[in-house]
Amino acid sequence: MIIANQTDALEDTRLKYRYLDLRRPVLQQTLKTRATLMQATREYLDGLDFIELETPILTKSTPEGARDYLVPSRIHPGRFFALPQSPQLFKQLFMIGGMERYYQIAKCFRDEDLRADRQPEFTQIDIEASFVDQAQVMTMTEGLVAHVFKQTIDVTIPLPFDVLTYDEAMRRYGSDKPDRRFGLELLDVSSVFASSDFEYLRGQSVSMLHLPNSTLTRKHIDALSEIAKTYGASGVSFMKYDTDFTSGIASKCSREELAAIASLAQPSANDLYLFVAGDLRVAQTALGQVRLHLGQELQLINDKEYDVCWVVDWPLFEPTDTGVTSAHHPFTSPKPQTMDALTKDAIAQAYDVVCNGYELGGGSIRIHQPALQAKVLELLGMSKERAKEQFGFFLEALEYGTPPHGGIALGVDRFVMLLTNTTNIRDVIAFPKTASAQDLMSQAPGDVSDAQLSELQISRKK
RNA sequence: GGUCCGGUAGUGUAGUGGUUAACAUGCCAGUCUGUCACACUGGAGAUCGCGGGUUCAAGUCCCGUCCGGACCGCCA
Repeated sequence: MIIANQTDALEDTRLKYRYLDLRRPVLQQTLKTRATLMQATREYLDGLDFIELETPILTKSTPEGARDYLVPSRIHPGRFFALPQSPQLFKQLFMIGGMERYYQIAKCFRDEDLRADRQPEFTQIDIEASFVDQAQVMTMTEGLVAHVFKQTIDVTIPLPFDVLTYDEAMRRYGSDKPDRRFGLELLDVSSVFASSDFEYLRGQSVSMLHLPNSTLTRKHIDALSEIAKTYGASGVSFMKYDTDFTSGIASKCSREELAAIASLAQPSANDLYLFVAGDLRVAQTALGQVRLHLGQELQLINDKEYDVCWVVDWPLFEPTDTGVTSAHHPFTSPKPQTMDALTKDAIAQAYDVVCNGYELGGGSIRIHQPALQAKVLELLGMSKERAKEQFGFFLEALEYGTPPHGGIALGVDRFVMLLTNTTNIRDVIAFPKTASAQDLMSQAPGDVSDAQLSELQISRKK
């Protein structure tokens, strides 16, 4: 096996002989950057009098969210520990326990399907503080992120970060983690077609992309349509402009509608207009993905640039088939305005920090009043009994005088990906797992003996 | 759970349904040698991921399955 810096070896060969792959200078450098990130994090947070505290790895299965990795208890047959999806409840308990400024570089575990930027075990910079509001957490985080960029790759990130609301991010970029390194922003043209004669657009949410001086062919547009369909849209419609709007859906639109489009996005020769219609979030997301694809294809992205921003004012809940679920987690506080008359449209005191189209981290101000917590759980449709069974210890703790508190968690792996300019999370983890959550080197997960299972009083199915 | 791309000597790849599966690199042997990415000659090395099927004939087409990768669902 060749230990060249650049390798064209197949992923499975590299992963099987990971210790050889690690000899490649590029991977060595990446792991050093990772170490520097951790060191810079401790340096910054220690300097702000945060205390590095540990939380258990063998813990209790959490009520919702991702699937847990379970660990059977030998001493209590039939009962299981769960590996933490995050230290969420424990860090809040630190606040109740009077450890007013906590941080931890924490391993988290989620038994869900993988992606290019997702592993079953990953690392978070987990932070929580008492007597803070959203603005204070954001300012502290900005300082941390800027410090890490400076210490690791000597890049200066301008402060403070831009702030977008969730609605704005979705409207302008069709994403809750917008890549703002290039323009090509979406425009909401729903109002133009509110009472259109064109049935396809009438009354729909319509999102539009204006491509000046475009050379895209019909074949290109069809490919973009396929992308949009992946995200649940019916497809991408288009019209062109030379001296007037032509082709595509132009003939289906009235003069007034075309004039309205022209006033929103000044046309000139060879311009292309793309449209996705449908449910608001579907139309935005689908065209947002088309935008990202075009950004890459048309090489509009400067990969030396780092754009960091906040996305705030997230919905507290999101609808499900049966009711609502937490958009963030059930301990997230609503904004004060929506607190008294809490409805399913409430806005959360939640914030995500986004860099170059990646969710670098997210956090929230937590609920510290037992009554409000009870109300949120009620809206989530969780019975008192179930809540008590799942995390009664936490609800009880809230009763003992809980300071207002909030925090954030930053993804270490994604952070290193950004710092080292890779799109593959396996490149930033020393011993990663494959897309099917296996370790090709150690062959984990492996079989265990009947004797081991018997000791745990576990039997195999079938 | 679904969609798509890939799996061929140790490694990385090529390979219109048709003779003995090709190339690079690595390995072995020899020749040469002021080498330093040596050069030259020769050699070994492939159940074409696995199992079925279609066909006179399958690396190639079809179905299933396993593995790697990307994506959708999922990931509070």
